[in-house]
Amino acid sequence: MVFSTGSILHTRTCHDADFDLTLIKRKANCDKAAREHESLMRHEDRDQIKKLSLFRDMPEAAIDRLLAGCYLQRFPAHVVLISEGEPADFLHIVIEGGVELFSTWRDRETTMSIARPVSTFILAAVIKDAPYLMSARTLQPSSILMIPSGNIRAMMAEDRVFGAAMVNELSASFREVVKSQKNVKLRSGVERLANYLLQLSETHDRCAEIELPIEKKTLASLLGMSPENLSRAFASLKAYGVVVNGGSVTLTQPGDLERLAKPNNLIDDPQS
Amino acid sequence: MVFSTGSILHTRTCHDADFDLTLIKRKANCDKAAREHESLMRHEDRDQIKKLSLFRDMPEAAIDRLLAGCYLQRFPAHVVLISEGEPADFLHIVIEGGVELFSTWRDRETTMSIARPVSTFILAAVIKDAPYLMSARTLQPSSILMIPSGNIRAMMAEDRVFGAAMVNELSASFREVVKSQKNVKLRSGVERLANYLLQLSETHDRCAEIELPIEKKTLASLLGMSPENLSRAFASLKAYGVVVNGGSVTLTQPGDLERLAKPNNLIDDPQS
DNA sequence: TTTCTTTTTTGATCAAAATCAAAAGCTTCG
DNA sequence: CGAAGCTTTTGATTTTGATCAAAAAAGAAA
Repeated sequence: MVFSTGSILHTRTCHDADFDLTLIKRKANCDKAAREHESLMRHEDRDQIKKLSLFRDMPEAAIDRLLAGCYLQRFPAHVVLISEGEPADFLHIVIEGGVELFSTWRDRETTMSIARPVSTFILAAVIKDAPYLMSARTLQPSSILMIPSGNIRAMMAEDRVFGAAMVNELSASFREVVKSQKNVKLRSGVERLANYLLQLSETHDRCAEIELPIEKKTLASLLGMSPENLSRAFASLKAYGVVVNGGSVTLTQPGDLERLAKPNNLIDDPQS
Repeated sequence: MVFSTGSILHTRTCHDADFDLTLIKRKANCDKAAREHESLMRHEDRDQIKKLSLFRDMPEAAIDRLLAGCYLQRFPAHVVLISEGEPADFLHIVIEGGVELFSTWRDRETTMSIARPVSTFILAAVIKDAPYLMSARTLQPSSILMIPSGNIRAMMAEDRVFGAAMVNELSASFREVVKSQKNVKLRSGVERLANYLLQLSETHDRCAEIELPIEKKTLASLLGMSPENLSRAFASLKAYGVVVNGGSVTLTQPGDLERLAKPNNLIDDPQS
């Protein structure tokens, strides 16, 4: 017998959302035919969107065509936006808030990554016209821009600049996942946490109090461990000057922590 | 203290190659200026390469430009082709043989994936003009096509069809890594092995004797476990009809194995 | 063939991390 | 406020899987 207990590290119990996206999608599909070239969003939102790096270099007219039939929608927290296995109807872009990408298998669940403004997610599925490999849910109240997959594919065929932007976006996502996998396969839980904290503190001054941007439960899953284990990982980092106070963390001895964490650009640097 | 022993699962001791690539690269860079539009390969090879899906839809002339300054080179087994952290000088394509992509951190090493003919590797690094995130070494004597990164980037700017092919390739790679990460984060070692074996047997008739395409040591690292543990994983799959004989494996009760493995298209199917 | 080296297997032990259980903190909401 | 429902923490226990050691098996080289 291989397994007595069914379960393994860093998993979470699945739970469904209480918010129904079906209506929105149906609406999108109906409306699309009727008013192909009219975008369903306010003008100030449009202007903001045009500034995104994905669209920045495109001619105005092309952007308008791309945004035809789009939705910019506000969602409450904890809404499931997409479920893995579904066909990729829309490219999603987080405009505001935050989105958790997660996967499930049997009774287990794991966080794959967190999408923050402004970034696309599940672009690869849209381009390949393949089922989503991950599910997505909002972490907080969030604005999501949804562009019909057809628009994306049409634009790719048409506009070289847009194609180049896609290639860049895809390359970046690819490298991000590779780094994340290196992290999981090469490091222990404590090491992953140490590096995560150092990475977080990067943007602020070292030694300053930093706020965890996600719940510990989610962080545990993101780092590939159980919540209990994360709690203990924090405890064992106390010896390296990590002071936890609810959701805020202070690194009192960043040098020591760094000596333990041994951060590496080819794993931890979001740029490289 | 967090760690008494320095090490963790699925790692391998690093070892260097005895084969020097520096010469080849230097040669490539010198030659390039001199004979920009002449490709350094035999005509029969050229013809074979033009049939690759990446290049199939490109005009003949464009292919010739792309292949200018390329090398099609035979390498013995266990040669390190690229090392992580190096700048991405060449796009590599496995024409024959097999290449292991691996990563290291501290004294640990892990196999990230295996590239088989005909496929590119480290395309994202080439496009982003960023350092390689993984190292690569031949598993067997192999033919590798090396295209200068500049050619790729130039062609992308120029040819829309090529751009589209790149996007497809990148999307596919991205989805592959995502699946691989789901595999690692959601499954135990035994489950990963079970699914690997089922996947292998997919191409052949079930129940037929199949040959492991890589050494067990490498397989262990690919699946994210120690060699010892792989050995034991095989042993515990005996109860599910897995008969191992050196490098060949027979699944005598594929039904039972499948009930254990619970394969899932969104993890195991290379197509989806 | 014999020898040397590397891979694989097996056994014993240890460490990391999951699970189970329960208490302690937080939020939310009537 | 207080009850209900989370999340987080802490403790005890178990499991998975790594490590160490050494034997067996398989290749490679002399």
